[in-house]
Amino acid sequence: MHVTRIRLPAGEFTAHFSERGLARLDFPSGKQKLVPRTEAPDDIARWHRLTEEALRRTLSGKEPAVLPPLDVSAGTPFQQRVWGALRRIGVGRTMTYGQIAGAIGKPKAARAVGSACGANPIPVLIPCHRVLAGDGSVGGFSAGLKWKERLLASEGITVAR
DNA sequence: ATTTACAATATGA
DNA sequence: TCATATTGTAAAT
Repeated sequence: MHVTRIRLPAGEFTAHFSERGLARLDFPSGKQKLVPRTEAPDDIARWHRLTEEALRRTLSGKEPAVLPPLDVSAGTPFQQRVWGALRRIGVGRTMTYGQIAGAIGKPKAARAVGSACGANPIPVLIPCHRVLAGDGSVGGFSAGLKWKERLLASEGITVAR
């Protein structure tokens, strides 16, 4: 598993790559993590560039032209279905937890969808921030509500009080 | 092996 | 408005 840093105006993200693709993305944490300096195979160097570009575009409210391969193999089947549904939400659009539940054929599993969103290893590129509670309020966010609001604002979405 | 806690929501009192 | 059943996972007991 290779770990690289991605410097952006918004801060320094940390990307984890498996041999299958991008497996995890961490928000800037304030403290610098030690990253073992290792030789990166060509595949990883390319994925790193794709990830950075996709992040830049998404953080500025644009559709990412290309995404690196995402390795979601660590997730349960249920989680993978939720994450798949999330990726179908367009830039600047939102859905509710209940709608996601319905979209994957389990209309009563809204709460479980919330759990799956929290377990999402690749925030931003898998847009867990575009999911709101049914009454229009924000819900929650594992990396902090501040980030969720910021991401939504960059896409022109205003949240109900 | 059970119980509990979550980033929900529809329903009935 | 409040209590409860439902649902998938992980973590605690």
